[in-house]
Amino acid sequence: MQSEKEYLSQYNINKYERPSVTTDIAAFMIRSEESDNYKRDSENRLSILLVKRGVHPFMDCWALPGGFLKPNETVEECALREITEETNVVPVAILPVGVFSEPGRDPRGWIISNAFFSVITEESVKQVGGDDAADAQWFDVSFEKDNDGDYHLSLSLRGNTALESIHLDAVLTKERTKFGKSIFLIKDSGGLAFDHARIIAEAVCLLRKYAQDFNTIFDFLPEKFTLNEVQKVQETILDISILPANFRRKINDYVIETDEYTQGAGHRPARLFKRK
Amino acid sequence: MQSEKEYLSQYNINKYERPSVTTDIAAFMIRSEESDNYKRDSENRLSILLVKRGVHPFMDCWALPGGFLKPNETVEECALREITEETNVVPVAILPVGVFSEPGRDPRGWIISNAFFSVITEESVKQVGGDDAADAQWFDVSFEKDNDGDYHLSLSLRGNTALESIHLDAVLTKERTKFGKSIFLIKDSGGLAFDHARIIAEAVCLLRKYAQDFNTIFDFLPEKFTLNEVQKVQETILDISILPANFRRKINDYVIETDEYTQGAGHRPARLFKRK
DNA sequence: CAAATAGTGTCTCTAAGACAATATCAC
DNA sequence: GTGATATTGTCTTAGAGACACTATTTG
Repeated sequence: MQSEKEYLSQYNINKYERPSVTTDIAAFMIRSEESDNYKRDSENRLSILLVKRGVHPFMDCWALPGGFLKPNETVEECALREITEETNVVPVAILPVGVFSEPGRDPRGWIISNAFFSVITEESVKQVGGDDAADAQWFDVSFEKDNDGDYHLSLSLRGNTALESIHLDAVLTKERTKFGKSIFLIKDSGGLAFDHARIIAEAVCLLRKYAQDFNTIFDFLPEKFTLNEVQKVQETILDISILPANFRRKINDYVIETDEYTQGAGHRPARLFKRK
Repeated sequence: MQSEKEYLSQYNINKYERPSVTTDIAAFMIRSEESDNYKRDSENRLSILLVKRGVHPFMDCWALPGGFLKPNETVEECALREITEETNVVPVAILPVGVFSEPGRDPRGWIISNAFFSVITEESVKQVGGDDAADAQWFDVSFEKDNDGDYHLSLSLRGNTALESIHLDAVLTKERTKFGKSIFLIKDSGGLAFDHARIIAEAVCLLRKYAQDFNTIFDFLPEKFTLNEVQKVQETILDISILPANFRRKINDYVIETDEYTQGAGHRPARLFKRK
């Protein structure tokens, strides 16, 4: 009879075929757009980070940031490493989206991906200062169901003097698997690499689910914020409209008031709050 | 400049080190225990399938069923394959629990596990007929928080003439990671193999979350059921008590009544319902 | 008849949505 | 003052929990 020690010393891990394992990260940020009216508050947009692939396969296509899992790190650490390498920003939250392992999802071979979504504050991105590398850009996100039951994922990059506008429009359907879970299938990838349209769709759904609770919302905001800012973020993510009076009542138990107020907004100053 | 085709034909997937990938399945079943009083309905227990390991490492320890991912299958298919091999039963639901990739979690080397939980009906297990192999057994599950903030996972196998009683008691703590997710850490594995105490803890939490909605509850029941049966299952999983009148009101929209009734129960017959 | 579950009706409490009204700033 | 957001209060409605009451079966 072999002892455990003997067994392990002789164990050959190369006995079985192994897949490559990657992580992909859907990094979300709320971007505020300046308004033309000095009195009106800025509008918010939900945006996601995409990188333009410089190598085969899917060269020149836009994709989620990500990379291969290294020994001696967890998949969470790998996701954190990849997103930090890409943005120089340490995200506030990293949460799992799921595992994507369909054979054939990557033309290079047997590669399964662990997808995460992460939340990054606009504040932190501004501090780092946009490295103007055109290969990593924040795209505005819209994700809606149409009347036929199809889901439309639209990612758009607003052009400026240095950059053309880019619009990626993917179409997906929701299908119920035999075993209790619904998944998205890609009808049109919209030019996104691999199965990333699907991963983004799942990530947006999950973000919306999380954003119904306040913990995830606060992660998009700086330490001190007005209640209207929180409300705007939730409305942006969930694509809904809430009456301010009711929102205040709901959030009241989750925040602590400070003695500070906003200034120079063209209307009554608002008290700043901290998360509880 | 290389074309994508040329690139892929030269791509060497062995360039990077790769982990072995496994799935582990927390298979849950609601087991009804006969009562001594002919008038009283049977009590339910939440139970989970464990297998006794016949090989190193953790030989003779109890573990979740599972196995290595094969090429050309998804992790979900792998989980389904493993649980069906073990029980001869096709589960009604298979849902993801998470990825466990801490370095050192498996003494054989770099092995990451995709954990799932599955729901199996007692009906289907009875039909297959218990293969009396003592190496796969359904353990009753209890999972509770104590006053110190520790979590106690107790798995027990009721002994019978052929089998001794077995009690596995694991202790865990819940820790908030930096990035918005809470995880369980094992203080005492209770004799369970690998990090399976942790996987089971996460799976039970997730099952309880799902069981607040009725879809998962119905998966534990046969096609036709009484409302009291549904209530008992939910009470068993969530470890709560609900007033029958209120439960009926809540579930009313999720079921369709049939014209059939129970018989011989020692009390008023109950109408059978189907899920909507 | 006793004991158990089946099933109905109603009261209360809470949380959320709708809406009205007042407050305060920059221009 | 005007137009915007800030802030408070109240009415209504939907859903959950508590509880009382009736119905029906088997030993």
